[in-house]
Amino acid sequence: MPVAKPESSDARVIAHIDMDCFYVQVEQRKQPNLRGQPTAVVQYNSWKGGGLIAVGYEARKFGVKRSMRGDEAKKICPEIRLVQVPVARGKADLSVYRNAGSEVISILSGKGRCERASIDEVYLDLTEAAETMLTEHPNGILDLINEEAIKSHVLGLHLDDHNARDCVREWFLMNNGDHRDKLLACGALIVTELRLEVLKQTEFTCSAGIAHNKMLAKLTSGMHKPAQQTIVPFSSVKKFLEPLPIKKMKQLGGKLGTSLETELGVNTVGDLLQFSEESLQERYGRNTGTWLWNIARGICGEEVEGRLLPKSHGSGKTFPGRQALKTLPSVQKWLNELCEELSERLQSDLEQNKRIAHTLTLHASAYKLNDSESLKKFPSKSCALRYGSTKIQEDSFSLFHAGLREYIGVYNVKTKGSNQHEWAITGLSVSASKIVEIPSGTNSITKYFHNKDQSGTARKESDYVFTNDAASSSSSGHGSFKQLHLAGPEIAPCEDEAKTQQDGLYPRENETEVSKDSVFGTNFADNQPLSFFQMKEQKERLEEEILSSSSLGVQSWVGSKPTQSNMEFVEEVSGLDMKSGKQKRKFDSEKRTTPSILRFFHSNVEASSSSDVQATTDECKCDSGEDVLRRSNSWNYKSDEIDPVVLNELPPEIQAEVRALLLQPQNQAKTVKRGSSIVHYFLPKKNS
DNA sequence: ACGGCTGATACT
DNA sequence: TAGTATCAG
Repeated sequence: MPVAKPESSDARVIAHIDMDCFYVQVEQRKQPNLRGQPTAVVQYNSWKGGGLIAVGYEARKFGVKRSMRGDEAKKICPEIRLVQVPVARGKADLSVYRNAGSEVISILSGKGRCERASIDEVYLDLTEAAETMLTEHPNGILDLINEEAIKSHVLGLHLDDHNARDCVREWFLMNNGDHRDKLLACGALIVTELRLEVLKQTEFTCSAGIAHNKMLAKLTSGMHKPAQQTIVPFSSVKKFLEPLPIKKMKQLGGKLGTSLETELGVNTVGDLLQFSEESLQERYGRNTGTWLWNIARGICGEEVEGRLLPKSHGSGKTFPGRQALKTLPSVQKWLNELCEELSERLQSDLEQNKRIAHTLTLHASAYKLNDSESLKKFPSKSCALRYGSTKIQEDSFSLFHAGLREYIGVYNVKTKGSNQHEWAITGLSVSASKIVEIPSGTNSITKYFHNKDQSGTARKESDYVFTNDAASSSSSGHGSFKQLHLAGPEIAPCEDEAKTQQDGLYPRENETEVSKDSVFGTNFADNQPLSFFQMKEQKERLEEEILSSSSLGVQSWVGSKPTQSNMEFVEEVSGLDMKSGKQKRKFDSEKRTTPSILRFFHSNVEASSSSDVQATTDECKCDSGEDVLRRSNSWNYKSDEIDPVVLNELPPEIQAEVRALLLQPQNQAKTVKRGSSIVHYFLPKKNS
């Protein structure tokens, strides 16, 4: 799982910056009277005082630890102030901490490539800045060294006779004459400044490790906490690593580390040195083997990614013990809450960062009562992500259903009412991934036009059609179609479904090969109708199935069947004749009018497997972190301020959609990737 | 199955 | 690819 990569240069300057008990600091800033007091942040106060997720340093002195219960902490430290994590929609809501993390990143991203490693950790590549500093001060950096920098810890520095400060000062000035260490010294000065700046602007303290690679920086950022920094000179690496317990190494805290201990008798990093690269590869695979061999020697070529924003968003909750969810309505209720939070975060990512997520994934954990096979895991399911809280809710519930059906298995009995609770859900989470920036800048716009002119391929056309279908069918979001409100734990047996599927609505077995694709895009060759119908039928089937097998059905919305008016709406949007299922309109490049923004994305992002995508991503990478962030921050949702240059160059329909996209949560991009819609879970299986 | 919630990454 | 597993804090 770790990937070996050689060092690109042995003289990089990498810093790892780690906020000190971050959540606690956030709470203490909010409530200054907590400063200086033993404090911990706790979630779900109800049960045994809640679980601690962050502990301040004053409280640590009492032996209070993370993952303790609030009650335990109180025993050890009666004075402790427990602050609850904010709760929204019945679950812990970490947004205040995420936002505080962003504050920090925006400051840290100023001086070099910056990677958001987690909500409270950042890597910086300060190589260039350090080199610059060095060349600008050929006669030494004496005048740049301040009191704070002198407080740095330098690994391996002999603190023999005089006091530590003097030694450190000396080190800063001499560095044994080693160029690499001179660079580190400059890096350390920069980090000092950054940390002071963070403190000034946010009131948060942080600690840091400064070294030649990420591994060493990370390893040392926590050595002297809080509010201190540690430098790893090249010459001290070996002695530093040798006695280090193997499990302290990042990635070795789990099974792999255990395996090293028990199978190879490796307890310290030094113990690893005696194994040849080949022997490690033999046991752990090529990549991991080399990686292990390298890290034992302090070699880690991993680059600092220039990324200030998370790659995914998720919202989840566990339902331990008695709280396990045993009915579909309760699952749906909680899914709705989770989806609402997710949607909100997606929305603000869109507004603040102009990014769009493409994939929605549902994870659940469950157990079966009654069943031998209770070890089986609940499968994760994903589909194209459609924006809008309601849509995300609908889709995740469908995904859940798809997962549940699989989880329960074919043999399941359909005895209604009898085996009421066959399953129980102990955890639910929804997440959004594959997040891309909305293409902007003339380069990609130009490419869009370029693309549009040249590529009227059949494949693309079908993409468009599918897009229409998918978008409209579930345009129920506008209140038009349906939302399932279900009850009762039973799911009809798969056997049953398989039969009904042969009853005409679905392609027969020998046709299924075609059908999968046809569902996702009208087959142009023979102008075969379908997709929308199929999808609709499928959903109705699903609904009926569940309602009929459930103990109670709930309908809290208006109309479970399509009404006349939303039928028309769908027709209009989809270009399909609902009665015949046939295509009403031709989707040539002149006439298609619907999800233009989707085509835009497709042609600019997905369609181009090589050049276009690369071009746009590289564009972003070229920006310094600072630029990226500043740009994000300056985006302020008034549509007419949206990079007018860019917007005005877009085709009118796209302009309109982008504006709508950015302005109205309700009316958002209908982007569905071919073949990735939730519908495919409900299609007849290929071979049986 | 009370170590919750969130995120990244690599393998298949 | 979608889905799984591992790791981290």
